Amino acid sequence: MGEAQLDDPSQYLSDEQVRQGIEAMFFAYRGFTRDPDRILETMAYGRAHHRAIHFIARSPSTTVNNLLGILGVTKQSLNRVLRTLIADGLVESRVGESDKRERHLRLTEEGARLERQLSDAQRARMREAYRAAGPEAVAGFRTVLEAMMEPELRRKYHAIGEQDP
Amino acid sequence: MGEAQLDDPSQYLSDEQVRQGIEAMFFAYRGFTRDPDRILETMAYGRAHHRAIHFIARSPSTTVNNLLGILGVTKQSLNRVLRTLIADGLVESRVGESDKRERHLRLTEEGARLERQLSDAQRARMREAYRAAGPEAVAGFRTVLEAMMEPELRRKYHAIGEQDP
DNA sequence: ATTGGAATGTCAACAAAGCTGACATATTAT
DNA sequence: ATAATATGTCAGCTTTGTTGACATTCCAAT
Repeated sequence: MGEAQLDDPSQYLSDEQVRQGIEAMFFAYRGFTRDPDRILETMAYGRAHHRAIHFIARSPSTTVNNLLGILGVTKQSLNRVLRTLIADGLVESRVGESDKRERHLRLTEEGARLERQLSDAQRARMREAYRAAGPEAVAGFRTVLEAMMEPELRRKYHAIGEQDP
Repeated sequence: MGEAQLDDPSQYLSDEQVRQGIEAMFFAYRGFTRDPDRILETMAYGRAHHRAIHFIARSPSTTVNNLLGILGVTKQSLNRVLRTLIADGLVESRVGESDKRERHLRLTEEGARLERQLSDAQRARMREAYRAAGPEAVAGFRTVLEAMMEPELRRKYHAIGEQDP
């Protein structure tokens, strides 16, 4: 059985242990998205809208191009999402001042309301998991996640985290 | 800035810290799926095929119903994937012995070959992240992921991990 | 001043992968 | 016998991703 492997830290790089980590990632990600998904399915929005709203909230006045880099989708795909959010009055798009080709995005009051609703739900589960696991486990959690990222995304992740929080 | 929060473990449940964990999950998941996705896009398969192949490999002779519970999709969706995998000779479906309504699934030699290719790629990144983070971080990583899961999925996760590894 | 390239938006067409609903067929359980 | 279960399949719809093509606007370099 796996007991010996689980308890022996020298075995933590074994195929079996790594495979269990892969499965943990898969199952945990379902929990991760579940609560916001629940809220979104009552409206005409999906996970893609949530992601856009999240990162606009996080980096107000971000440009479309910047958002494209963070989300990793095509501009056509993002544009479809932004179009509905703008049409529904959740997101505001302003022509750039220095560079007028750019569009700067920010949430409206209504957009910020939905953002809070979604992120409150998502944070609640996350916080409960953090609380149950304790600070040392959380530190390890973040260390491993960072190590899993593509270097380019790791840079973006850090850049976002270092904004006036 | 966030320095104080980052260094102060008593703040690890703050909105900002939890939010950073959420973003870490998002960015890390992209790294998590990237390597297998790369391989799959050269064939006519996608992530859904990978998931099916993974869990069939992991629980040989599993039934369709069991797989449905693990993957959390509808039988129509899973069936579409299984149909192509069976037609292409990667998965074998056998009528159950005790209960002839059930279909038991297993990988063929060719299916096992693809499974190895995919999971080797995925494990390589995961193992490198584990190695860089160290055993204590990995333990914390797994603890937090488990705490994030829906209870029902956590049970399934444990059941899979406890099979003859 | 003109021109090349960048940033953005939009149209069309398509694919992957999820969903619901309805229905068929075995098979098992009551 | 009848009901419930496990599976498969058809049809149609949704979300979210993809390409490719093309227009507009604007900056920057020649």
